[in-house]
Amino acid sequence: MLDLNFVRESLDAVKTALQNRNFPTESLEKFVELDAERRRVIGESDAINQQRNVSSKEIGALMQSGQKDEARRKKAEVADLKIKQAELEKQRDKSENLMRELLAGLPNIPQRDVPVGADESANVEVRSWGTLREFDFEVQDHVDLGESLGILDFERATKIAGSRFAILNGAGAKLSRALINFMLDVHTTEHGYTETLPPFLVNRQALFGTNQLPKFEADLFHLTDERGLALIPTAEVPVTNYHAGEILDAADLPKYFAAYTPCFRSEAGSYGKDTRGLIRQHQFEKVELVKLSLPENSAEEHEKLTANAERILQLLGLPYRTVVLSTGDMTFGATKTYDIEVWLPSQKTYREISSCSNCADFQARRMNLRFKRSGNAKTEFVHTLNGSGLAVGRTWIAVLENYQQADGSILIPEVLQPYMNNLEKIG
RNA sequence: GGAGACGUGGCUGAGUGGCUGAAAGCGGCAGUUUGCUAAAUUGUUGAGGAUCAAAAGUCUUCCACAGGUUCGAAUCCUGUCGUCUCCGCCA
Repeated sequence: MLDLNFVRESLDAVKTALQNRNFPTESLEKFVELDAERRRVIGESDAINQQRNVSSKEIGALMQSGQKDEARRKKAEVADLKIKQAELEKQRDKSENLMRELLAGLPNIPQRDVPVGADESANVEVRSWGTLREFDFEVQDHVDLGESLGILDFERATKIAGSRFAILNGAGAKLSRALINFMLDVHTTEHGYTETLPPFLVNRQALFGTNQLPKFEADLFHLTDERGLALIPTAEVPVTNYHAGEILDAADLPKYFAAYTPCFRSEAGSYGKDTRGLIRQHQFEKVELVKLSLPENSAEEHEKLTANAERILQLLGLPYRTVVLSTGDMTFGATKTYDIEVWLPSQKTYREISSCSNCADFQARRMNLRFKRSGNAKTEFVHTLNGSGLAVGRTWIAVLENYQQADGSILIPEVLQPYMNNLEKIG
């Protein structure tokens, strides 16, 4: 969520930013009107409140000194004020709710160095790593590889849960678990993250804090009971909200969290997209990185977080490239996003395996996550960052496809072997 | 699931209708003092909003949250959420 004063004072900058994000700007004019209205009403209402407070004190004094009639007259006065005030409060609630709705619906402002463009075609590659392997046989995709090895089963998953679910078996399940443990170990021992295992169900407030609500309701799986919980679409939700509503000590920042969780997405509106294989599932595994940072350090922390995610691919020997998303392709809450894309031989293309975003104070304002510097400084909003480190399912795909052999077996990357009872090969 | 207790500021904890944004202590910050550490001592110390060019000042809101009663509510009433204790059940 953007800052009210910022929007008020930098209307033109906000407008430009929205346009760059392909976002309609009409709501801004409405916003200005509502803002003026709101301030007028607050002023009037406060003045009445003051009168009420004064009168109430006088009534108390009159009662004590036994001036009953005078007290009764005052009471009637206050009753009138209350009626007037109730009207004003109603107006105030109305305009504040509308403003909050408008404000909560505005996306974040991209950083200056983000390429301006309408869609992903304007994304810019910032670096690539690794050498693409030359195959002297016909490559198979992960579906053919996994099914013939007996480690991947879509048919039975469909039987018990429906389409876009999968079952991993034997060495396939173990590979997934190995990837999770490997990623968590690297991030906690080499990159300084604290491992955390959060709830997989979250409430609406948490979902609002990390921007899933109100705009992306349809992407979630909701529980139908009266609690109104939803399955997490990413660990970003429970982990970033960890300190929501708190005022942290500046000395305790930055904080680094690494969390493994399953993730659940309804993928509404993506029918027909990536229907084959594990690329796009209703349930997938992910190790997520979350940082809480001082504002002045968030850009640097963003670079480091992205590098931390890339490090996993380097250790696994998987070729990738990193792109910075253009203004038109960025997600709602980000000021800047790097996508890391891994090479998939079967598709002869790079596919997203991690998305690392600096949300600046956008989420912190939504969840009221603040910090205070030493001395008598004012409270400020923390900057929040998140990125996959990495998406486990897609890493699983990349390992199968990049390490496949002519006979359909899979060589296991050396760093993973200790996590798989020193198994060197599947099949 | 059944029975009961309780939710006050960074923390502990007073406060049962007006003088309480809130005692006291701890912690934090600033100063004084003893050679350092430590101690002592004095002061200061919550978060929003409106007004203002800004600061100061002024006004206003907030004692889990949302409603209600009242001229007036942290204090009374209702609902919700959460915590604790006992019993039952359970991975």
